[in-house]
Parts: sequence; structure tokens; C-alpha cells
Amino acid sequence: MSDTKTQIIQIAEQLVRSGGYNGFSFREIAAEIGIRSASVHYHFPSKEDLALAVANRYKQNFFEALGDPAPDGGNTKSQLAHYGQVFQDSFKASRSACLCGMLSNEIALLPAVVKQVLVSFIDENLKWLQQAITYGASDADSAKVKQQAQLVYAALEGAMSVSALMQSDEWLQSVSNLVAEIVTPD
Amino acid sequence: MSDTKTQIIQIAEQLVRSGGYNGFSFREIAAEIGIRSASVHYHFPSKEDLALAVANRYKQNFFEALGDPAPDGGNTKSQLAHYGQVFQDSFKASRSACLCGMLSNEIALLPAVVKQVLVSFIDENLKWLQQAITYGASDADSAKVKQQAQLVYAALEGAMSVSALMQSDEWLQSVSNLVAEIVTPD
DNA sequence: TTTTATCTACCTATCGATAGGTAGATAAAA
DNA sequence: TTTTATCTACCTATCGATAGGTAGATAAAA
Repeated sequence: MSDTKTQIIQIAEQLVRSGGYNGFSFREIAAEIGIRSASVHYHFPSKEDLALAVANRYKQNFFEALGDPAPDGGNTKSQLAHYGQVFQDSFKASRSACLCGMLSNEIALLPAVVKQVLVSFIDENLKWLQQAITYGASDADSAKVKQQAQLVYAALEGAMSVSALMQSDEWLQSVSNLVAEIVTPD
Repeated sequence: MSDTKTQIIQIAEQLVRSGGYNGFSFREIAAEIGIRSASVHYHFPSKEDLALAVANRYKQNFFEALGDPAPDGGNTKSQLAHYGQVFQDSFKASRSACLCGMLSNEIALLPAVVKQVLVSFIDENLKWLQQAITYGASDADSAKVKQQAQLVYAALEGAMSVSALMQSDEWLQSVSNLVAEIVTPD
């Protein structure tokens, strides 16, 4: 992927994460790179195309940072601590909300293809968490594990949103710690 | 307050809750009421004024529905169940995200006065929850209670956001139930 | 007579998008 | 070796639409 194309996606991501789907424009991205907005359209014919690329890259980076659940010697608590750390790292790097959490609210504005990426982002988070929580407890009550996984994801997304507003990672840290402490497979 | 003014706020709230700060316009509101956009400016000189009124009314309605924490005979669990119910009712009525959760992400777009309302909304939620959790346990560890309150708020905001995306209250119900179960003052 | 609530008729700024064009690289064909 | 054809990555100029906002008129209500 060309330098310019990558740059466009990076800038778009930052703009979306601080202002939502309507918070970025081809002109603003172009201005930041030093090209014309028509040239941004060359790389991404429509806004929908660009938003889709941004969402897909975000999702991919997120799961790369996350890795597979339950590596050697992991237990539920350390897995959840790691999960929380990924959110914290993402916040520290950008000081803004989770792209998917951000866009999840804006149902009225989103192209269907972008919505699908969000749904799959949530699905895969749930799967990862269910595995991490069940780790080492194969007799775990799967309905309860699912509830717990939902709680962890929802709590971290919510905490990230508050952290973005407050411009402080206090909430994210606090929620991340507590969640690792109280969620267990038994 | 005149009928029109109330109508403007109501429609604006719904539009903000499904599309964020940039998701509503004076023209769209006017069209839905059947007046001209200039007439909306008569009631709210600027977009900032309207957004502020919307946020304040949302906050007020929310805490009216919530009531005071720990009424007669309440315990932590029933208080938290009630708290979760307020989120669920709000979702059922609008099938969209929490106004404050929604706006919390959009730091880059928000006028400072609106941001202040969001911060106070979160503050008051925290206070309410800390009281509800401490209820009947005056020896509770206040640092831990604060963490728990943060978790509850973050989890319900996050769940509301997912529910808005999925257009289903499954997440909200699931998270609400689990939170009431596992958060206790001791 | 003053206030309230609306209107018409504008404004400037910006949006996403498109048409048409060009410099320079590449690679196959003559 | 030169010509032809194609591609990449940009450009300028412009489109229709929409954004928030304003000046000034009007007419009913207080």
C-alpha cells in the first residue's frame, strides 16, 4: 500500500475517533497531507470506502495487539488484565475513544458495510473473552461466561469513552483492574 | 416553555442520539415540525444553545427517572437493578444510545458548555452509585466502592451503545443483571 | 404599544463528488 | 532503439447540496 494511502487512513482514523463519522472530511485529510481532496478520492472513491478501510484496519490492529487468548501459563485473571491493557495502550496512543465504540452509536449515519465491521468486531471480542474466561475451567457455565464476556467488553468500551471525555486514563485503569479481579470462570 | 420550543428539543434529542452532534441540523428539525430553520434560530440562537438545552433536559429527565438512592428497604442489589432498569427504559423508549454516552466520545466537536454538562452527568451518576453500593454497609472501603461505581456506569453505557448498534436490548439486560449480582459493598 | 413567533430571502463556508487533464514511470511492440 | 499504450498519482475547476446563521418584514397576542 502506497505511503499516501496509508497516511490517508491514519489521519481519517484519528479524525473519526475524535469526531465520529461526520467528523472527518476529504478536504481536512487532504490539507493535513498536503494534497488536494480530489486526490483522496483517487485512493478512496467514496467516503464509505474510506470509512470501511479505516474500520477494517482498526479491527485488524486491535486483534494483532490482542493476540490469541490463553497463551502458555495464562489464567483468566492475567488474560483479562492483558485485555484491559490493549484498551489502555490504544487510549494512550491516541487519547481518544475506541473507533468501534465511537461508531457503534452513530447507527443513523453509517453505511451498511461499516456497520457489519462493527458487529463482527464485537462478535470477535466476545469470542476472545469467552475463551479467556473459560480457560482452565472446562466445566464453566457457558451462559454465565457469555454474560461475563459482555460485561467486560461493555465496561471497557464505556470506560474508554469516559476517559476520552476526561482526557485521563483513570477510569480505564480502574475499570480494567476491577474487571480482572471479579470475573472468574467459577 | 412553548410547544414549539419543547418540540425542537425533543426532535433534536432524538437526532443527536442517533447521529451525534453533527447528526442534527436546524433544517431537519424545522422540516419535521413544519416551520422554517430561521424560526428554530429564534428559539435557540446557535447550535450550541440548542445542544446545551438538549443535554440539560436529558440529564434532568434521567435523574428524575432515577430518583434518590436507597429508598425505604432498598439494598445494593435492588438499587443496582433499578439503576439498570432506568437505562433499559431509556433504550426501549428511543431504541438509541444514551445522549451523554454518545456525546462523550465527540470531544473534538463539542462546545465547552456542553462538555461540562456531560462531566456533571457522569459525576452525579458516580455519586448516586457510590451511595447505592454503600447502602447498609457504612464500613465499606470507599476506594473500592468508587471503583465499583465506575464499573457499573461504564458497563451500562457500553451495553447501551452495543444495544443501539444491534437494535436489541439483549446486551443491556444481560449486563444489567450481572452487575446487580456481582457488585456488593463488602 | 410592545413583545412574541413566525416568515421570506438571503449569506458564506463547506460538504462529497465528478469531469477532464497531465507528468512521469513502465513495459510491450515495431 | 524508438514508438505506442497503459498505468499511477496527482492536479484544477466545478457541480449540486447542505451547513449554520442573519436582516428585515409581518401579524397576532399581551
